Amino acid sequence: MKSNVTLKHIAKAAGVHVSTVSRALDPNSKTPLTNEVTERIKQIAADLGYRPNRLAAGLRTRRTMSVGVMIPDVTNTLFPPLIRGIESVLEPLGYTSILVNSDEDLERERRQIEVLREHGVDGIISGAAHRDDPALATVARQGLPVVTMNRKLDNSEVPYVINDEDAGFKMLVNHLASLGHSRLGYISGPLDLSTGIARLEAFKRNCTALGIRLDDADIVVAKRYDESEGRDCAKKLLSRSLGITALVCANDRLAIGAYEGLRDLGIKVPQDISVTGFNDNPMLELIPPKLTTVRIQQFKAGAACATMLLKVIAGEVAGPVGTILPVELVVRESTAAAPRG
Amino acid sequence: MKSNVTLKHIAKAAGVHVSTVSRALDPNSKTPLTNEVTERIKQIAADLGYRPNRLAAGLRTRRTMSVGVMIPDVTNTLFPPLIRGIESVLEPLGYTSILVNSDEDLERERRQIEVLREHGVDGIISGAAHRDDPALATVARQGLPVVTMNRKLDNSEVPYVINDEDAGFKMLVNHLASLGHSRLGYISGPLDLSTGIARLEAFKRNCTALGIRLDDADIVVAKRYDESEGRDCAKKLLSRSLGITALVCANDRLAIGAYEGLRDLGIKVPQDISVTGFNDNPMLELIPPKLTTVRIQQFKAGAACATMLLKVIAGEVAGPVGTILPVELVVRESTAAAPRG
DNA sequence: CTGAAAGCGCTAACAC
DNA sequence: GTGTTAGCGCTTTCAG
Repeated sequence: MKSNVTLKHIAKAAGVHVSTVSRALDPNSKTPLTNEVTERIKQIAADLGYRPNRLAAGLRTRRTMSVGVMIPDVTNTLFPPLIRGIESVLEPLGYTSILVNSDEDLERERRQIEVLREHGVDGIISGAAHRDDPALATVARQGLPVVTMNRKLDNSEVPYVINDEDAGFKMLVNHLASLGHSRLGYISGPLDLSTGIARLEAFKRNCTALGIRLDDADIVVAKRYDESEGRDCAKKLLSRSLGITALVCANDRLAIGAYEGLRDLGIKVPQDISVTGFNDNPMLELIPPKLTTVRIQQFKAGAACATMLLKVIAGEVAGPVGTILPVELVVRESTAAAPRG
Repeated sequence: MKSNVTLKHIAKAAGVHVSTVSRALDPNSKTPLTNEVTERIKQIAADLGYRPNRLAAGLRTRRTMSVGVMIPDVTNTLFPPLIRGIESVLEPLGYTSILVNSDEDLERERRQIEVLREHGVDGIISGAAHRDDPALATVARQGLPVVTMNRKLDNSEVPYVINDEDAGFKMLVNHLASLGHSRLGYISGPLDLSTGIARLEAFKRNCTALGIRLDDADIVVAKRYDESEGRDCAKKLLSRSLGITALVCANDRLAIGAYEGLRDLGIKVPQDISVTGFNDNPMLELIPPKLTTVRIQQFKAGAACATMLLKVIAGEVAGPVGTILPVELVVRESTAAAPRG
């Protein structure tokens, strides 16, 4: 049924010992063999349709050539490009990815990490990290290579790859200011995520830098990065914070949800209010009015994480290492000159 | 570093033999133990933070508690819900999923299958099957449990879970006919996929049943199920097949692409022409004019596949078994009464 | 340069 | 009921 042919079979067919076959088939074997015998063995292996048993190899070497990829939810369009980015560097090297969804549930995440460990993954890439993430921090401390993607842990040595949120918000706020907006509202992401707090602070910092006034009432914090929260928060904000001419949202989904909330209130985008997002979801091109946003490099982020993880696995990375990927402002139709007071 | 604590450690701590520990921890062990000793061992195992090594277990039992999930491309929003559906039945049972993307490339698919086998997966769920799919057919014939999802193989024993395309097209064509459309155009999916051929035939059959005339010029076959093909095909079709008042597309992405092609030609949806899709992608609610389509049950399809795969693994399934999931017509804004000639 | 032998952690006959 | 033993397929010392 399964991959029947083992080293033993090849050994018998070649008239050599199993260990010789093992060495012949191992590209970076220490002990050199005669070219003649190496080639012959490879030939026989190919003829027999030999496939190595990674379980057996992993049992000995403690390397399974598999990594765990944890994300909040694969149905969120933010994540699949990250997955493909990871795959683009790992797959050519022979690694496979075990995909698990955390649903932003720390207990579920903990269980998933255990399962990944039972399967002996060589490392974990997590796009689901919370700022305070006991399970992830623990497993990293125990020596399993871990890298976080898109997010980072607070006060932690765990390497990460994130986006330049500050640069993004600088471009966003400058763009709005140049359109004459002087009162901005903000829908923040959840503050237990590094993106939530980082973007909120970046927003505030860049507003302050431009002398833009910010009341507490101008900021509302979403419980999740999703459309229904965006809608509710937009309504809440607009009902209590008059005078706002632009609504900055911590990500695209909140912004798209905000569209709906504003529509319910009879407020037109961008005539009455400008709206911005973050991430640049591909579907934005199809949804009117096309959203002005900050484009992050998802595929590249995934690839960078994978590269980083390989380094950690290889022991080439020491302390806390972070990569901050550049972002780009994408101006579309959802931002316009501030309406005259 | 890794899961240090093994059965041996527990055995020593408990003052029993390894095999006793193994039995105590195996929920469905044949040989009964004293409850007292079982409980004690479980307690010690928990205290020590024991995690079974699935590699070692798999090496013995030839069951790894992992399955391969192959799809064309995880960034295609059709697939993530299927993945979650699979996970919903497999994960509670302790299985993990190794996710691989085929990119509709049969050679890549072949390699991915090899990798999955090297990792000893207990079975494969493929959403990437082609009608003629040598690699998948071969591995299934060799005895590895395989189930196809959303698609099926031609002339094969491989079990599948698909959607009721014929029922879908019946509802679609009836709907259009009731709106007064008597000349329909069709953008077909690739004919090397079971969905491509099945939908084309379902379309033709249901047109014929209603006495709707069909010229060869009214049908164009897309090379891929994507927006750019939809756009190109719509343009091609409209330039050569005059008199069409409705454009039936083999899936939503083709339809959304067709929107663009029609816009380029100055043709308005649904005033000048009605357009329909298939699948019911969640984003359709956001893209105007909201597309009339057929809703398939993605999550359920994934779950059904997983359940089926488990049966195959358990040897409870004999010959070719197929599940056809019901679909539902979703009428939105892209279909309207046929314009008066 | 190749063979022999041990063992990764676990399970499953088979004894007792 | 529990211990003994063998071995899954592979890598890796250690001999020769």
